[in-house]
Amino acid sequence: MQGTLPQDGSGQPNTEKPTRLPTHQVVYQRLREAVLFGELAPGEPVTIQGLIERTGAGMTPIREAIRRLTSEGALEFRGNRRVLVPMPTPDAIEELIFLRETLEPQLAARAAEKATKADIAALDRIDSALDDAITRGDVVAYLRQNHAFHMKLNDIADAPILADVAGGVWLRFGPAMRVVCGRMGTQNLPDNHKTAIQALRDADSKTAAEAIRLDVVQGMEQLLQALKDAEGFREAID
Amino acid sequence: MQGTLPQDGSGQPNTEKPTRLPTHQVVYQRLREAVLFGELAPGEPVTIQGLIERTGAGMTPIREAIRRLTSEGALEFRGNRRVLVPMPTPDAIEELIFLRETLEPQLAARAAEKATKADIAALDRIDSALDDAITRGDVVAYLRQNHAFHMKLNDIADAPILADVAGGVWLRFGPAMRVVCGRMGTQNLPDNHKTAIQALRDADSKTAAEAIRLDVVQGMEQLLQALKDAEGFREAID
DNA sequence: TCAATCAGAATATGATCAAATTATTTTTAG
DNA sequence: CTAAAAATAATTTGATCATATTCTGATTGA
Repeated sequence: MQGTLPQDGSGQPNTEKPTRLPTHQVVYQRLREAVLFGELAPGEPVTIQGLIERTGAGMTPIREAIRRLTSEGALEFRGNRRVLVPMPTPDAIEELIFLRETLEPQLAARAAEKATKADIAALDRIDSALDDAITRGDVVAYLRQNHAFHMKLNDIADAPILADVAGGVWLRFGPAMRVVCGRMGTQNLPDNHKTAIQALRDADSKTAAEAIRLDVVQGMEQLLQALKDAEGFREAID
Repeated sequence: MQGTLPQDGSGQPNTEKPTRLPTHQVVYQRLREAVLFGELAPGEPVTIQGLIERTGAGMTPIREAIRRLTSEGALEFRGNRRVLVPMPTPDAIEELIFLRETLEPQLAARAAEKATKADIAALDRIDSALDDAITRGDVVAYLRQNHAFHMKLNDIADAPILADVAGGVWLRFGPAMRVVCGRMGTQNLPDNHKTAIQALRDADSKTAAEAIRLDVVQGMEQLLQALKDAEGFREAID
């Protein structure tokens, strides 16, 4: 989250398509990741000026990125002119549980009908990296790989609107996830991914949906519990 | 959709709080309504330059408004440099049916537990205006009041995230709604609102949810059918 | 304690630069 | 000689930045 901007993150020499993506896209993706994986802590104020210094970008693209994120719920307009990363309340988490429990099993079921060998191989690869992260106790890597797994699964389902909405939900509980996992480490985290992958191999919608539902509910209930326990750090936000 | 900008839509002399809302907000709301109620037809290109002329606003606030709308799915990046109002495919409508059928009954159920007398009175008022619009055959007024009814109901439920997501869904099928209703008039439109209102009076969550579920499904199935019938105008978009 | 002034931050405009599409011209083939 | 295709020129649109203006919050003095 620093340094000069002009990189597209592909790592490749950027031949083939010299059309680099616009700055506002890059800033958007950076901010999005910063929110998702806890580079920006909940309650931390996000100022335009600060981002100008941090990214080296101009003012206009930054404003556009902030607008997008606020309209997706990743950032919040607080009071007069302050934008910050919101910390979800227990009530909000409860809403997010409902959304995830509804959307993601549905997407998993559809994915089971559409998944190709290549898709399944990709999921397998991600899940291995995820296991790695858990054994290493690397919280951020866990968050990234877990996110990647679910997004890939949603992508396979070939239901772009549902996947889009589901992705937006992750944006809202991401900050809380980071805080809680930072405290609890990578112990006791749910992993029903292997069941889900096998269900995809068998084209078994029912089982895939149930595996994901379990994964979602277990993870989110844990999150909710941790939040309710530690009402302490709420003062830091307000 | 023309004329000078500085109006906040309140119609009031704007005493009390001389802090007019920022231009980008106004532009956003205008564009949002234009998409929702068919002022902007599906397939119609939306250019920054065009909006500058139409609204008289500067470039920056317009860019911000467009970013917000695209990230909500109300506008779509098509090809290189064109932004337009997307016409949902039948597949997309099917996804939207799932979302509405899931979210709105849930919100109605919650609303039944929370509604005050004032809330119910407001819903009654909106529904009367809706009936008026139907008997007059005023398509745009029907769309506006129907939208207002469902949004008010969602608002009563006191579940801001769910309401937000549900509102986003409306943005995606709004354009199609306008086209179809423009062809069919206000005949045969579903209206289970009175059942829902009564259920709110009785604090009967089950009945409220089922009434809204019916309302949603009937309306959306009709929309889907009309779209499938008239695959004709798809050529106009692409 | 309240008001006035000042500093800092955000909003909004216009100018400038780059990219793309469209129109025009030129060349080539039938 | 005409028509079609390719190349180039011109207009249109989008992206970014620098700058001016407005608004908010704080601090200081009465």
